[in-house]
Amino acid sequence: MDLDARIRRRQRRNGDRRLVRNYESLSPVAHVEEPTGRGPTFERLLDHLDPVFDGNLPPNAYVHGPAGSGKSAVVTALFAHLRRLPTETRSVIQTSTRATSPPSPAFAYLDLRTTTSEFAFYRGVLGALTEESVPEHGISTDEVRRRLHARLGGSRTGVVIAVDHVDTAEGVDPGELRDRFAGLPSNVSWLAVGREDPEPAELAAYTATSVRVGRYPRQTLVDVVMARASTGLAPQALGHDLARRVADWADGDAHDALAALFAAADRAERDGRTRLADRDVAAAIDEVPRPSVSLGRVLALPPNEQLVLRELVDLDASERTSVTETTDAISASPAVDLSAGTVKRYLYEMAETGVVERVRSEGETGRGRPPSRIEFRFPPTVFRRLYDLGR
DNA sequence: GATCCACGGGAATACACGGATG
DNA sequence: CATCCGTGTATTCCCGTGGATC
Repeated sequence: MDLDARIRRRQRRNGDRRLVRNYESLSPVAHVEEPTGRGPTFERLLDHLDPVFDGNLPPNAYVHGPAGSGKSAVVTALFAHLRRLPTETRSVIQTSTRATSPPSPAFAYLDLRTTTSEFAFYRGVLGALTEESVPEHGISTDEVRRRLHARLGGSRTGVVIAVDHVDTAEGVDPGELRDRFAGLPSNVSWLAVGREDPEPAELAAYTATSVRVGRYPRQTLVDVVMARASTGLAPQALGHDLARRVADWADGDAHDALAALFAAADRAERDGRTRLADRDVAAAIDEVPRPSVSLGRVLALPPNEQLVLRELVDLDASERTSVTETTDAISASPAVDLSAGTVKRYLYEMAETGVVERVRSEGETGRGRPPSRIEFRFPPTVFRRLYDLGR
């Protein structure tokens, strides 16, 4: 046998031993092409969007449901598919046998987690409509809006915009969002997605429909977990009983269920095992705070804030006894090129928005106002792994 | 030169405590 | 006893500046 063959065989064997085959399919923030078990929700959204198949715009709408109910999964998957429909500018090649369908509106998906400023909002819409890229600097917000109006002015069909994560906590308040919608041309229809029930009053006045998405039923969530495990892990790595346990604990929240699956897999992998054990799942469940902030939100934070969190997850509990101490430990890291003041401000801001939590330390009261320690509102090992994977 | 927005930095305010005051 | 006040921290708030990009 030649050396190459020996190496290949070794590679294969080690490959077979690997527990985690694909982190992407385990990640609670990755959305799949075909979400499991949300057929009825797709149907209701398609009912609402039905006019687009005749080349018309649907009315505005609001999609709402609790955390981890699959709103983003469904809407991103749906819009990814709808974007392939023939539009005015991009028509399909007609076959002689098929009746021609009218060009559909364009489709845009905006995530308010990353698209926070007014500038970014209009730029995002414009970007979805044009081939060439839109500048990020050196051009005013008004100019972007002008170009957007110019671009849509000549369009007969218009555009449907999904605006995900409409939520005061995400940083854009409903009143401001309403003003941004008002700045769009008239041949635009939007589909706002949020948790709040009922819909924020500022937007409700402009929507005709609302679509409610419920929590995942128990068995469906088991299926979701099993489906992700089957594409992300070695065969037979996750027993059905453990999937059920994760699903029971997650209580209809797919984000938390997948976060727990990820944490359990990460733990087993670090231990060099190829199957998830009871204790992996137990430890994982223990690590996911409830309620937890979505990892999607954490990973949408500006790079330097994520860097601060990345350092934070590596600190001992003893280095997290006060905000000042935590700040010092983080800003001392060679990887961090921020002033202590900025690190501290980030920590307070992230506590304010619920990414981390400040817990007033009890006991020995010294002089002055008592300090508080920083606790996670997300599973730290999952964040660490996803961050290190470069997402 | 124009523009956006991340950073830095510091002022203003809140809080806890204990001692002073009415 | 209830309230006020001073001190020392913690926390919040605000805005100017400058880097990066076009």
